[in-house]
Amino acid sequence: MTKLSDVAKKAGVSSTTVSRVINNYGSLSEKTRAKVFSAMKELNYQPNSLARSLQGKKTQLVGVIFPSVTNPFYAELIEDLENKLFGADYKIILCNSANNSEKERSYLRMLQANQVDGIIAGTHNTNIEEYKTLDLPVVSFDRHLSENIPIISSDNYQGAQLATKELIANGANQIYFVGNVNVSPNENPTDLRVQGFEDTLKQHKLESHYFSVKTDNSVAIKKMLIRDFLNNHKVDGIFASDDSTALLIINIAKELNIDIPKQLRVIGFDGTKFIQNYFPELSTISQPISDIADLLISTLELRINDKKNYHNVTLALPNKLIRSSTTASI
Amino acid sequence: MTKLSDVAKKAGVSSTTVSRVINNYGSLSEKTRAKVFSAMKELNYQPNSLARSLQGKKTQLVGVIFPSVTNPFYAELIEDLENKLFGADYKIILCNSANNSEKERSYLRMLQANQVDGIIAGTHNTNIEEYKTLDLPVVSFDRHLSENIPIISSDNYQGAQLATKELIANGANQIYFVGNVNVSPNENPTDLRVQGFEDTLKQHKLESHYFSVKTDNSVAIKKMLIRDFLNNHKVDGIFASDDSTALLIINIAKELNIDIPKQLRVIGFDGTKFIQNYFPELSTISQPISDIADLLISTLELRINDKKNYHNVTLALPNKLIRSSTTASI
DNA sequence: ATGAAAGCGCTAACAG
DNA sequence: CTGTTAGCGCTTTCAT
Repeated sequence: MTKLSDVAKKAGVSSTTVSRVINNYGSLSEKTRAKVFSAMKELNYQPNSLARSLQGKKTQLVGVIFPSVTNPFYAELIEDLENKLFGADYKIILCNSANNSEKERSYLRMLQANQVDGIIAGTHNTNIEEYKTLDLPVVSFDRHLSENIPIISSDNYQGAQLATKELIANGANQIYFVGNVNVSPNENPTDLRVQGFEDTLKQHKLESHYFSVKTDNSVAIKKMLIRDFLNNHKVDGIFASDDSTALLIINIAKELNIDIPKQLRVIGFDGTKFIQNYFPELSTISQPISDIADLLISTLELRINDKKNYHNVTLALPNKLIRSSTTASI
Repeated sequence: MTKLSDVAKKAGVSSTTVSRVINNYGSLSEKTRAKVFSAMKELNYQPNSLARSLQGKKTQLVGVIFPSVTNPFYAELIEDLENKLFGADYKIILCNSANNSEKERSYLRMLQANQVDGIIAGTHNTNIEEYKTLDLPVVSFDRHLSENIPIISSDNYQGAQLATKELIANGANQIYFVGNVNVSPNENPTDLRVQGFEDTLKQHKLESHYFSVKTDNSVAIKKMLIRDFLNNHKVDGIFASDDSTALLIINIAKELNIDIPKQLRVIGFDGTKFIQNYFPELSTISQPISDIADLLISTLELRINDKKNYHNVTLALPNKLIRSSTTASI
């Protein structure tokens, strides 16, 4: 690996000078600047990031922690984050927490050890105390991590209102919330989906029903639970906590010869490009992924550049209804 | 950030000693070892990876370059890689090349600058000369990158045979290959899909037809092209170059009231868990993602640990047919 | 069994 | 405008 001093030697100047042209500071004559540049080209020189960071420069590394990358919603959010962070000259260390607290803790330690400039976390694991003591800028997506960690999310309450109203408007009145029903409400923004659902039904003098399918159940188990549910419950409208669950419900309804939307209306939540492209019949609530990514990054950069200024935000971006055939009027 | 010398001071020993217990080498008395450990606990000490790597230790960082993370196949491969690399104490720097050669080059430079131990690349961009001069262990998925870079892939030829036979066996005889038809064949393993398709049809005395839908077309354009294609061609069997394309074909066939599989049999390629879970009707060729990940990693580790030993492999793992309703016999 | 000192590749005062 | 020097946090000879 060729190093700075090699360039210096070749250019016939001191290391300092080379460093100056790399970092473009201080005053240099055009002549030396040119000499150094050509020496760099010739040796195909790449500054060693490790060394630069060691004496104080930022690493331009950001830890990105999400439960998984195979869920299309996270995938699209991560892809957008990657794109935008690349533009801002950051690299991503990808951490899948995978519903595994121990793994998440381990990643947190590792990110510290690697001197990342900051962390974007959208984890599901709860009670990771480490976030409270972490001496690093952190921004959270959709979760309460610790007192002084800002939370960015879509407006789950408003989204749930949109979804529930859509079901009601199209004639449903035995309406279930199916999916991740949280036991400890009001801990996370996502619990607001349940709240918005319940309030909207109440306003329409309808009863709210719940059927719990945990996120960490395997798909086989989920399918079984849903099959059992559809077979044994009087239900004509379902607000699924996410699009994946909605897809499962629709598949099984088809299997059971339940007509959608005549007998059963279904609406999901997330509204990824993927769903819109490959499953356009699904009505859903679309989260503003690009805005979320923008906000996560700008909030993080604020913290990175000004560690004192802890204006402790909780920001919720509005969702949009995507109306399609699974909630069409009969 | 507490540092090694802080621990040393607190434990009443020299930095050298602390370094010894961290790296577990040389001879230490049980007593000092204990003292140091408790000092580390007390100060919640995290060694600085940057500093360690600077004098020669590995960074335990691997660059992972794929076109995107929103394609379920790449997502599942990346997730598997992430899991396994985590187990081997590596962290991932995620690079989406996004059909953008300039971005890929930039990432390559950056990965060098960050002293990653190695790179796993599954790119689509061609003619990145940088791979040829890169002084870093690289392993490729499914692409020819440079003479001395090993290629791991599934057996595209055998997979295409399986798919084509399945179409024929179920009565198709106007059979098209739809999707990414490469212009410069035999450059990449994926071109073997076309070869396997053609050879199999020839063996059955059938003509092979092609309809090209480029990977980098937008979904809207793809849909339009496919709609046009289905409307204007006599076709009763399609081997789609990947499952996403297959899904699009199925959606549009439905729209056009073409009965699948009665009038048209469709088979895809990739066979992700995602497809199996959420679109179980699709017949497809399933690539052994877990084996691919294992092989990518073990091959990379071989190169990392023994830079001389360049046994220049090209390994193709067998695919499996997943038979489902889109190719069912009438 | 432990420590002193040099150095990894780079940057940042401080001189001149 | 340019160079000398010290030092970032850690590891590693070489002593003792």
